[in-house]
Amino acid sequence: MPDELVADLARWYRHAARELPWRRRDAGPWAVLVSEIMLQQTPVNRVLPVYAAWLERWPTPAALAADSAGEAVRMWGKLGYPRRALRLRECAVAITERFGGAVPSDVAELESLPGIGTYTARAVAVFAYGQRHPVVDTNVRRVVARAIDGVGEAGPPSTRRDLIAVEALLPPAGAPLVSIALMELGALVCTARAPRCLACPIAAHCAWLGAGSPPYTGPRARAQTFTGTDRQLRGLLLDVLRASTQPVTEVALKIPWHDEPQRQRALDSLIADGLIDPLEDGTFALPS
DNA sequence: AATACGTGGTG
DNA sequence: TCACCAAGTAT
Repeated sequence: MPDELVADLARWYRHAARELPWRRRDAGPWAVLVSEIMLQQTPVNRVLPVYAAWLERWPTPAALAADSAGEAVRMWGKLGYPRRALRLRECAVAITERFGGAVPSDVAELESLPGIGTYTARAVAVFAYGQRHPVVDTNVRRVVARAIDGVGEAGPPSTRRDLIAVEALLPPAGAPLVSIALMELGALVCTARAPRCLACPIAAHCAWLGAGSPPYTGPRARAQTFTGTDRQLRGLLLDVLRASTQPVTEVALKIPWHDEPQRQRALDSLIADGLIDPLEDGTFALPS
């Protein structure tokens, strides 16, 4: 049965897939790597413009490695999780120094790079180099949970178990197509909130649908708060730096906030992370 | 294993 | 309106 599921999935992908720049034939390993980092926890539509500008400015790892961390953070704009910008640049430095400027193709080598974990290492190895590895992101976990396991949600992730489950679905050849198709299905059809089961190419094989789409009964992650958190505050502080081409005074960073100790703590954490650089004259700048 | 880490769209 | 959600990683 999984064979037919995979065949129907692949057939669907060939006509339903979105045309995305990092899927183009001329998108090399560096472009794929940049896209994967930007897409971590970030919607495609928000990534598109930043991705284009980034690659135009830094078409190679060496080009990014030669520029400053601050420029990377500035170019990152409001994509979110700006530490990713720092790590992507560190990644470029490591690729330049350790791999002669070429993005490595080996999963273990990719995982050794800053900001690259289990998912991204395999995504690059598979999508940029055509290798056969399971690529498990939140979309794939959800699709497998429903179509194979017959449950409405994926539940808490178990990296090892998830990798093994997806590995079993991959054909001897054509693994990249199956992986990207699983992700695309999860993004467009088998969505978290309101899955479009009537339009699903593998509905006939779906264990969850076959069981009558039973509601999820397992454990759920605690909803993430945002308003009033350090996370929000850090974003507001960094926004001040991004908006200025010059270092800013300490006063400029005294943005309105109900909790002054928290504001100071947030600033300190940004400095500790290397996202903000305290200069000798008492002003603050994006890192050099 | 649980938690921190941005931002903005959406059902 | 307001939780939920989005191609995760590091600690």
